[in-house]
Amino acid sequence: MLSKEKGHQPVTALDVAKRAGVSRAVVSRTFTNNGSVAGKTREKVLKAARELGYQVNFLAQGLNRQRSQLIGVVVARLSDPFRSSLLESLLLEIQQRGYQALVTEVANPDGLADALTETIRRFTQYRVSGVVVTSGQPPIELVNECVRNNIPVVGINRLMDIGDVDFVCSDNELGAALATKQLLQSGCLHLAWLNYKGSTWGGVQRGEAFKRALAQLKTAPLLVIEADIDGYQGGRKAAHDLCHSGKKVDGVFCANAQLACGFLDGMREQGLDAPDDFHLIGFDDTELTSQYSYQLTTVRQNIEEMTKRAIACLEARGRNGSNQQSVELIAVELVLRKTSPSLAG
Amino acid sequence: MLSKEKGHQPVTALDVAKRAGVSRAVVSRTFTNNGSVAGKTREKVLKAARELGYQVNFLAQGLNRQRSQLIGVVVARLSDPFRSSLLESLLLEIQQRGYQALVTEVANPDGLADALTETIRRFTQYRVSGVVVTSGQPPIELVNECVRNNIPVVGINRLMDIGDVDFVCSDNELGAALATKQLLQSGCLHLAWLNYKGSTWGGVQRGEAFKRALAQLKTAPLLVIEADIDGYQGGRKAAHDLCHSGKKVDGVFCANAQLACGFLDGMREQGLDAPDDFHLIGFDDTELTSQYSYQLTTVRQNIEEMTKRAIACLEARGRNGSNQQSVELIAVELVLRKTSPSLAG
DNA sequence: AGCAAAAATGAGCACGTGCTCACAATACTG
DNA sequence: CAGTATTGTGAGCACGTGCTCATTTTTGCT
Repeated sequence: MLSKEKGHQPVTALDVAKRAGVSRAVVSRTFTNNGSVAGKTREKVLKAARELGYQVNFLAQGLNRQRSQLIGVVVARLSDPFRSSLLESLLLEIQQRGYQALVTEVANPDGLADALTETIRRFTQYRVSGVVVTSGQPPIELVNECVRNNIPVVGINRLMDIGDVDFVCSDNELGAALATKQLLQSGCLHLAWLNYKGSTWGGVQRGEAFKRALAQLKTAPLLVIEADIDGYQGGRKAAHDLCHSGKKVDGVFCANAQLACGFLDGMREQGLDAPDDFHLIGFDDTELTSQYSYQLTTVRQNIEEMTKRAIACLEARGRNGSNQQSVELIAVELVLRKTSPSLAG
Repeated sequence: MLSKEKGHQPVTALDVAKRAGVSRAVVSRTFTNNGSVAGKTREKVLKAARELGYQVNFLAQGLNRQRSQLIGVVVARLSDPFRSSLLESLLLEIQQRGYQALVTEVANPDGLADALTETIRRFTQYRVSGVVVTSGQPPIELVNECVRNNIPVVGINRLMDIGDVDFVCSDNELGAALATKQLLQSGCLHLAWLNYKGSTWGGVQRGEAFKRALAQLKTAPLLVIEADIDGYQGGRKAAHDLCHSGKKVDGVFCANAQLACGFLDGMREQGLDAPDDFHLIGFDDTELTSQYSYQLTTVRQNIEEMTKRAIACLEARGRNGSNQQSVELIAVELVLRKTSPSLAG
């Protein structure tokens, strides 16, 4: 370690330049690969930088370029395993492309709009290169503010009916079709759709698609179950209510994995189980759904593909400036497990 | 919206100053609450700022102050529900204190040290106000680099044997004692400790404490089970292996929740279940463990308290400069559920 | 009113970088 | 070798803010 003992003053490009015997501009060029630097000189600079422990000050860089290498990410309810998996995948993709993730959780459901406003505002204050919204409905004016500042915004599983905002979404239509086909072909006659009150945009869309698919096949009317809250406990309670209502249901399609697991456990508490007493198909293929105690048949979303596309969207828009809105549908697949088993079985 | 249509040039403090008819210094003072500004003037400035949509440029602010309002967070394996809960809590605490979280996932277990080096280096490049390490063992030299740059570092459930680095940790000793007492008092005779190969620091410590507690009571020798991998599948496989080994075990203490759930399911696949055939106590009280299909008795970590303390540590060190290392032990509690029921029952 | 103390203000430097532009050095071409 | 094309280099501005310091205005007190 050649740095001074009390060296709490950070090493600057000028220090490197002095040590290498060149001008500061050369150091800048060396690290940005922008201008041209003679091979010999470059090596001298890199050597000096290494010895001094120099590292580019991203704040200064961002200030100068009017844009940082940060990407803002809006998340909510990370306790949901699907969302944490999504975030994990996003983080990896963001890092791999040389960015850094500025993550904000918007938890408070009451002041959600306010929290989101505050959040996105802070993103712009850091001059982020892009914003990924995985939850919540940002106020239109705020997104417009981003657009005005040339900050690309992309929504995942969350359409924002705003021009110039891209979005990447699982093919809910396909998912609903797969689930419908599976349930009907395995002989279910009384179908139900389970979602929770105030569901995400994606959940609502899946429900609509499910209803549409059934209507097209002129099947028996669909029972719509609406849990009071999201998550495991919501699903569990919905199962209890269903049992006590006396309604007959033998095939359930569910808006997400946690609801589905809760529903399954709730039914079990009432002495009913899948696939013997009813069939159940969930959405979001999390580790939970594949566990021995659940073995849920689910529609799997392709998380990796979604995150890749999302970041690619940001980069493309960052380069080209604002072109037209891009909407990418990512294919889903049905994973057959115990709660709605393969037809062969 | 009073801003110009093509207004992709951001509003600066100078613009606000001009509009309010004051100098730029006054604007700065108004927003930092630092110097003194007459009440009347302050209002003029705020009005002008509102009309122009002015917001402080954090990059410039950070550059000037040599410190940003960012806090770096290192996470790993977010798919583990305990870790995602921890991150969620951390995010909320960080935001509530007026900071922003710069999150990095260090996924690759091979080049973990390298990834971590890269990560922390980037943190310093953004002049973060602090670093929270929730996983991984950062290279000592790197942490020293942070210390040299006056960047406070705090580890959660992760002791770094480096001076000047604080750390906050669940009281593993207490947790192990509670588990031991519970298992013995409910009549278990053949105890086992379940962890995975290459476990986290916290996991190892829990095991040591467990062994120590048993040794102190001069109980029968302890069986140590080591799963090949972490998580649900690791626990499940360990259960299979245990059953086939023919060893007799009637009480298991487990390093984390996912291992425990996997172990339970693995035993069930072999026709054994808790609490009838054996007792099981896990660590980390996630939503998963409380679900109907598991109902695991677990040692609950106080996540909120841990995150609060961690951020408080960073702030304290940021103010006082480097004082001595602080080590905070957070109490845990035993949550009784089905797999090791209350003694009264 | 008169004077001292306190409060409010503005000019100007520093933070560390990227980038443009003019100049120096080298490489190519006939 | 002369002349042109290319590459390498350095000086200096701009990015937007916080903060120090001198200056001006206001307040408080006799």
